[in-house]
Amino acid sequence: MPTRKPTPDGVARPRLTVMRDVAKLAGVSHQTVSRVLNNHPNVREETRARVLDAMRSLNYRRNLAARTLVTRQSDTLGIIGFETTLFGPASMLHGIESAARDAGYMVSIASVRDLDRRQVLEAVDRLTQHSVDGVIAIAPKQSVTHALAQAPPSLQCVAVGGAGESDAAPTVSIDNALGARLATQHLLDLGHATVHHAAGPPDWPESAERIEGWRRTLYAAGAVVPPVEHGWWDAESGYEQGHALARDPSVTAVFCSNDRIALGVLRALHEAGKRVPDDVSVVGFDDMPDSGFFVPPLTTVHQDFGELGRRSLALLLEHMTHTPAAELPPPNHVLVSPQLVVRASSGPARPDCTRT
Amino acid sequence: MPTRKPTPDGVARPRLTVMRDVAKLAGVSHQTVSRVLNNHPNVREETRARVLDAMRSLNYRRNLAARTLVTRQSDTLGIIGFETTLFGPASMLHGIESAARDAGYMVSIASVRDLDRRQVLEAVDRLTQHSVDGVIAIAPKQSVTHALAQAPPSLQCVAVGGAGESDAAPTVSIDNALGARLATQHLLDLGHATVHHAAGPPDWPESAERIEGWRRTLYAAGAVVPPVEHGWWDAESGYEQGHALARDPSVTAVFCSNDRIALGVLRALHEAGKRVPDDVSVVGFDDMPDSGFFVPPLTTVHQDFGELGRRSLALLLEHMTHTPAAELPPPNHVLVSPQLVVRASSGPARPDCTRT
DNA sequence: TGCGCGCCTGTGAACGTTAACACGTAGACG
DNA sequence: CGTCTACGTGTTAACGTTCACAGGCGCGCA
Repeated sequence: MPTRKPTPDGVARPRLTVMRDVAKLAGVSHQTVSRVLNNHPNVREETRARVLDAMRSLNYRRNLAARTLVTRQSDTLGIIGFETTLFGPASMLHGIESAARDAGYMVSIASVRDLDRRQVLEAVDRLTQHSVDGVIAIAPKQSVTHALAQAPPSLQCVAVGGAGESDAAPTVSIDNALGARLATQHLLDLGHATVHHAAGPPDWPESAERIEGWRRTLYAAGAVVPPVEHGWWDAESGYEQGHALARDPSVTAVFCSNDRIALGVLRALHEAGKRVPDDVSVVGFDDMPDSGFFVPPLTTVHQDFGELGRRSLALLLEHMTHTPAAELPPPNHVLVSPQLVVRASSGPARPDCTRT
Repeated sequence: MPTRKPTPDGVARPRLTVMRDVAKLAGVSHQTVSRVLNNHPNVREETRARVLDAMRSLNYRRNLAARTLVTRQSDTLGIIGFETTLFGPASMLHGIESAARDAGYMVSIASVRDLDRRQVLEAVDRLTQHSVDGVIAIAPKQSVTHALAQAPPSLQCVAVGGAGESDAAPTVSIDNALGARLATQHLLDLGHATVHHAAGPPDWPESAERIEGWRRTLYAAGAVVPPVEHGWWDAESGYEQGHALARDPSVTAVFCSNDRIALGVLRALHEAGKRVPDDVSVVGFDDMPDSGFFVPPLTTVHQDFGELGRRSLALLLEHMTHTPAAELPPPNHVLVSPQLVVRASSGPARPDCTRT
């Protein structure tokens, strides 16, 4: 009697308990079970209790595939990831996931190896087939945001962690310009004549915005704007840029586009015999977990990746539930403010180098 | 005619194209479309082409929810994660995800805040409701593996990255004992009388296994086994342990349970005026992305987290497709070998400290 | 010629859920 | 006392796919 179908090959699939079983045990119809499950108001309290009991005693689990089939929503969100192995993206992913769980959503990930339009659209496609209700792209480059704009309009997308201010999709990002300004101004305030910059890759908006913020701050202070070298986001790149900087005696302060670059710069300066912060001050960006234990502990701009993730989820949810009829539409761009964390790698300029 | 249902409220859902539409356009039955989609052999070449054309011109996407409902498999794998913000777990996650994609699977994540049995089982439950075909747990502690054993037997689970050799579930892990031996022996070979150890948390198998490997190696070499201090996995903990080690003049070599601890130890030694490697040699574990740019560049034990992820996926797939009838069952435990990477933080012992 | 056996295709019935509608009862209100 | 509405519940029909089975057609072989 438990198996309804004799399955000709003899290997019976382990018939799982469904609504009808619960209904039979509770002495109601399957629809009532459904109502209990979906917290429909019109169910007598006593009936509800009986159904709940039956569910418990049968260890019933609702089949979400069936539910998705008919409701066309899966309570699942998709995440498009890139380089999720790095601290920043990994933290955002985690922030999104944990906020999603609290909101009752499951999270599926689809990473891409490169950020070109084709791969991003492919990822969107994979997620669509799994009928996700919305998508968050951890999208450091603008190509992603543009690709997102080509997604089917029925699918809400949000980009997090790259450039702000794109009209292609709602975005959540750090105020990179502000961060750069905090770092640069901090060094100027310490009396440095100017601040050099060890930049990240030129085609990443995060890098570009930090350069712009740094440049503007110097300009506003009437300081010379030194030329910029570009590199990748890692310590090796910082090491190379650091060598060049160490050779130039006029360099007394360096703002690095992230903490890993700063680590490389610190090592290059150390090898060149320059003391930090006595000879040269160094400031990073990100506040990675252990940057407080570099030699010396790194002054840096803290960004809260987890918060970024949570905010992007909140924004996505707002856009998903927003109906044209509602009064005020959710914002299209959210900017999160970073904070300066002063530690030991930045200090006052030597008297002979102070700007006039 | 496109909308079949006039939807009384006037808001017509955007009827999406389904198999029947494709079938009609191609002049076949929906079942034939299904066959084409599933690469069934018995379809005439010309028919297949016609169906494919129709699918393209209608921009057809198969509805996976419906497919899951009837086949009871979702082509989705579940991942239970913990602290996925750290480099190791993040890399494993990425390794799993990218291998899963190549194998045609989607990946859903369910992280837990703590590793107790209840939360892990809750995560399994969430994944089960979304009818995942299998589960990989990034499971550094044994409680996870035990919890996994309580999952419904129809659900294949694999644990990765913690202790090897648990009978509760198949596991994939690094040979921590071997790694510890490589590090310790390397230092002994450099002439150090003995090797001190800055350990991780005592209740993590990874930490315990490294201690054991280190202890065994010292014992085999007839060296004194110094007492162990425990800490957490971060640089702060290494910094604290490093202070104590710096005070003890007999310390000439330190093996750290991971690179972050090593970073803290390096800073503590630096502040105490000890030179590395001239006065004290330091070896880490993990080979994090930038450990080659610490001051000095860190000698460490490299573990390939991505490989760990890929192997765990492969093992899961083997266990999932394995039928009792098949000749040899897949292995229950896979051990991946780490490798020693010698850089500048380890060097020969000072003559007066060489062991006799 | 007749029979069997491959190939290719179509028809109907699942899968487990929610949506739409219908029905019966009880209280409110004219 | 009739009608209207709200509530609680059951019945039936989707949702879009795959599975099981039934044919038709062509070919080889007795």
